[in-house]
Amino acid sequence: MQYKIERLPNGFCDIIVPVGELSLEKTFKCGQCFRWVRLGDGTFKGVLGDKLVMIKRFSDKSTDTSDVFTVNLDYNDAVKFANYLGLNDDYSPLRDINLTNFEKKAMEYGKGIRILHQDIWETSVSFIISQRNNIPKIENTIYRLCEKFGTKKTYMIRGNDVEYYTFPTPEQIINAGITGLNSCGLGYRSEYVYKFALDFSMNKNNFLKCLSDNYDSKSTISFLITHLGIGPKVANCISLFGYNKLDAFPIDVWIQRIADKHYNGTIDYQRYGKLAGLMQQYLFYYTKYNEQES
DNA sequence: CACCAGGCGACCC
DNA sequence: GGGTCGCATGGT
Repeated sequence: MQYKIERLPNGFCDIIVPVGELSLEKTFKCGQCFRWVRLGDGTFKGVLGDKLVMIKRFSDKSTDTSDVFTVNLDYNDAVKFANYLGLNDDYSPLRDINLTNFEKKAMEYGKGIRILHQDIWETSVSFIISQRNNIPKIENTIYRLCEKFGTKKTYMIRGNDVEYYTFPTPEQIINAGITGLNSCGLGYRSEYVYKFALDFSMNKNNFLKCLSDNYDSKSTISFLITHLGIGPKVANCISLFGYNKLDAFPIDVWIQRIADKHYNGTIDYQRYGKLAGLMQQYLFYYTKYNEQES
């Protein structure tokens, strides 16, 4: 996608994107991430690494051809953040595929969703926790996890210190122990997360190497699935939202409902090619948030 | 108050 | 290989 990053006098940056290609609301609230919060004025606040990130679309800067987002990052970090937002990924091949009316409607409804390039450790833990939970519960559980075992930081806004918490490292999870994880409401997933932290910290290179394009979604999923608490669905989510394997296709209860209603029980997602995971998000978002179609 | 949630592991045949 | 069943917890 064509986009631009421009420095502002105050040290922050504008990210300028073709109109409609980036929706903060859809991207951050479609269930792929759990820590972005929408503030009253439309700003989205998140924590990436040890930084507090705030981004907002400014309608007075935007035109009929481009949307302008201001982010509280310097140029180098804004470049990385644009990649986090998936702005370097080309979604146009999905439009070349022969889609059904239902698929076209879902794609139109979800326009502006970007598949994020999230941290693999945070994504793995988040989706281990996600199983058999609803999204508000996942968000609350992860918030408690960060508050109790992450690192407290402060960020100054207009003279006031705002507190925030980093996502706990594997070491911080190990120190928390099963008891500490239980106190955050993880339930039976505490053991999964604890053992995953041990394995991740000891074999970090095995996880990192899956980020390479030499490792496709299939080999990444088959590696992830060997870990306790990671089954096919969670492995597909981690691959899609953390490892940037855009052809991964998580099948959860919502997707299965769509399959039963519109596809005679199974979705032939190979048909969507290398962007199957993006189509999955369109289908998920459309049926979950558009009550007309649920 | 039941019901259920971006499923998985253990166990069965 | 495929089909059940229990599971901690809290949001709705």
